[in-house]
Amino acid sequence: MTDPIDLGAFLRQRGHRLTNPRRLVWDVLGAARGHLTAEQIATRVGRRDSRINLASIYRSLTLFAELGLARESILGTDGAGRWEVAHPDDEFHLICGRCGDVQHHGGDLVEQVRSHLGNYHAFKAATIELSVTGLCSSCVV
Amino acid sequence: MTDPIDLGAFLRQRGHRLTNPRRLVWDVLGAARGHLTAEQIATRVGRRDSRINLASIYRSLTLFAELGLARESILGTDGAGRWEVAHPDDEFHLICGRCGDVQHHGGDLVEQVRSHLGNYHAFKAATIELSVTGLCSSCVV
DNA sequence: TAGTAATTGCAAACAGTTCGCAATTACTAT
DNA sequence: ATAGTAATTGCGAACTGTTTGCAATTACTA
Ligand SMILES: [Mn+2]
Ligand SMILES: [Mn+2]
Ligand SMILES: [Zn+2]
Ligand SMILES: [Zn+2]
Repeated sequence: MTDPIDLGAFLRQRGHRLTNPRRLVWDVLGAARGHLTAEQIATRVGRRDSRINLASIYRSLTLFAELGLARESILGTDGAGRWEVAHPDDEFHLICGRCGDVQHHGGDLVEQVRSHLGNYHAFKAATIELSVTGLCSSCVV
Repeated sequence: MTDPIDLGAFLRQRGHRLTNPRRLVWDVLGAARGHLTAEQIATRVGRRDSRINLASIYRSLTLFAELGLARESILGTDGAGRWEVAHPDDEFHLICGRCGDVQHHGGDLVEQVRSHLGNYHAFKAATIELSVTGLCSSCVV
């Protein structure tokens, strides 16, 4: 399912070190099915090594995001960031307003937006954030 | 340009009162060309009535959002909310990563997303948040 | 194995926003 | 116009999520 990336090699190649916090954060992200808040990640990491600080969780996540390994999205009504292993942004988020479920939706819609803007509006899109809130199929009446 | 809505009547009709904070926040939002943070709104409101508190700004904005009069978006890299007079969500945000400019982009793209999800994926979209970061035409090299 | 810079844990700071509560105010009904 | 009443305000303090400075620790390199 997930590409078995060698985190140590990947990090070292870019001048970073493989540390316990980083390894554990990465493991937790990989094992999670969905999106996790930093707090949730900290809890899970803490079960494996209780010494690891929340600040280090944030630092790991920030680094992973810079390296393109992880991705943060603001999904809830609270402004909290939710993290996951990176997926391309043409896979977007469907957030059910009733049950809170978040699903991914792939397809060429986002790509259409990108090329439309590029071709007709001279806007060179870097990241496209698309998230849709509504009612999922099991919550529609 | 802007519909001359009668704020007092509008509010009273829904059981709210027209107060000074609300009137001034509404004026500021209407007069602004772009998106303002609560802090920016507070500054501008404060020039007209320095007694008005930041908390009241937030309370006014929250109320306006609930009534569909105003709209909050998270546009920058900081998590700060930016406010403006409501516009339909099929007008989305183009954020230039270099100069910080935010423009609106209308069109049927968002509507396509909505009907695609509805027709083929049984997902009843309520709000669609689409924002694109990249380089605006004057910042592309 | 030792040397060195990167990284950590901790606590404190921070930004943006919300909340409790007594005082004030806008509306309603006389 | 006035008084009554509930909605709203200002104020400060609390809160949430995140970041930062710094001394102590640790991962890598040689
Ligand atoms: Mn996702
Ligand atoms: Mn806008
Ligand atoms: Zn649902
Ligand atoms: Zn620009």
